[in-house]
Amino acid sequence: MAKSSLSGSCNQLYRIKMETKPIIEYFNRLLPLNEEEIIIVETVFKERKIKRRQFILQEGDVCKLNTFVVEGCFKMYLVDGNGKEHNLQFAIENWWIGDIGSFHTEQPSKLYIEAMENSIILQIKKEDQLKLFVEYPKFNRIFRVITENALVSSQRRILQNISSTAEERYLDFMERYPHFFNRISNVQIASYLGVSPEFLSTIRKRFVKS
Amino acid sequence: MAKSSLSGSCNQLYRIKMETKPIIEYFNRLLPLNEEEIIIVETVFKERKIKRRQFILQEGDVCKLNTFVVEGCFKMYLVDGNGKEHNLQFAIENWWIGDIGSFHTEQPSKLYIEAMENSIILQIKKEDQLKLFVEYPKFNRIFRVITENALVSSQRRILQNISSTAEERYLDFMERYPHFFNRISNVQIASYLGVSPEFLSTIRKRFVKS
DNA sequence: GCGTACCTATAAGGTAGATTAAGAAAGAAG
DNA sequence: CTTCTTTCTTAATCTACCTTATAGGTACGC
Repeated sequence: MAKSSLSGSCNQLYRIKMETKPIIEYFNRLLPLNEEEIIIVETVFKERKIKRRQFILQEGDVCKLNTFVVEGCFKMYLVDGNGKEHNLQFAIENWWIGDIGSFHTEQPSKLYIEAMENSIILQIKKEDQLKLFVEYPKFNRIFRVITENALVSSQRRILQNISSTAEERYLDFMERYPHFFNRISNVQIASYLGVSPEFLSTIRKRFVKS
Repeated sequence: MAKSSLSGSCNQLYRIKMETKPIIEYFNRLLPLNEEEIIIVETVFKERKIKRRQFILQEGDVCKLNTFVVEGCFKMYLVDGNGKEHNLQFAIENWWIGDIGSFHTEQPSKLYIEAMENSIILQIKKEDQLKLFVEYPKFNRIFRVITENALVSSQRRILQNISSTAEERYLDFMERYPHFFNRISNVQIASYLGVSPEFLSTIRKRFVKS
């Protein structure tokens, strides 16, 4: 029955905090946490609700928080000298987002992070993350793996940018992130791929032939 | 005198192995190692001498070794369907090189890693690196930081690829890696920047005006 | 010393993709 | 419903960059 699984009647020693449940499940999938580690995660990660079009980072700010997306969708982008936006990254459920360069060097960021939907996030302060690394060594392994995975996709994308046409990049994007299809506009995808929205439109036309 | 600094006459408890000295100094700069950690590094990293044009990874191989460059210079590249090479990365003294995607997933690599000069490297096997992470937790922190730094430059490069012209990318490359100037040919740099060597040549001409 | 291989430069013609503009469609707001 | 904003499309013109080709320069093996 639904009731029993929700009420957790049981002999549980520690009652899980509802807001942080998604991130704890996420960590558990990478490397199971013990009770002490669960408690510290619940302590240092703070929930925030973010409205569509709201920023969680703006150019000039130092990025002092690392962000885990519980629900919703974000884009991180650069605004160039002509006022054009260039999307570096999207983030949906169970993704991390933040300007790691600014986060580590404490230099002002050149990026914006903006919610594309009403969203729920969990954030950790830099000092808390450092504390985590020093006092709970397991998180070094966890974040090493997360960063490695991010680096692999980042390198994939560089290779594509220097070796593939816009059409190939678009097809690969759609294959890799089919769940973005109904959620992210073509304008945003074009900006991510590094082409103009008009040209993306002509690319798309090639496949709609019926 | 030179002699005394070299002979290390002293009351040293442990005599440092010469081949691994560069990587130990490198690690020490990130996070000081204790004697036990130094010994394990000396045990798991193996020195190899690589001739110019020799490969340390070829397409189809699984990348089973992580490589630290002691001396020399490497390029890592993709060969596309038309037989063209696209440089993903260069590596000189104190840099790491390897296909981390293949290394972690154990899938065949699509990349080549080739020596551009006669070189000396230190390599660690995947199983030894995992052992390092489990048994000597400090290396999780060290490699987390190394990977973070790699990710930051990788993201910088993506942003540049989607937002800058070839000329801007070339100028930035030269500013960021001036020591590559006499060491890496323009053909190789063009392949890294994602432009044809001919076009790089016309870009360069714009600045040689005297 | 010479040949071979590779690197750089220059030029002409071609193409992928940008820019500008303008209209149709579809949400969101009021 | 109307109005405003955003999105998608189409087409014409323009430009950054590619391709092909040619030739001189430089390094290296023998």
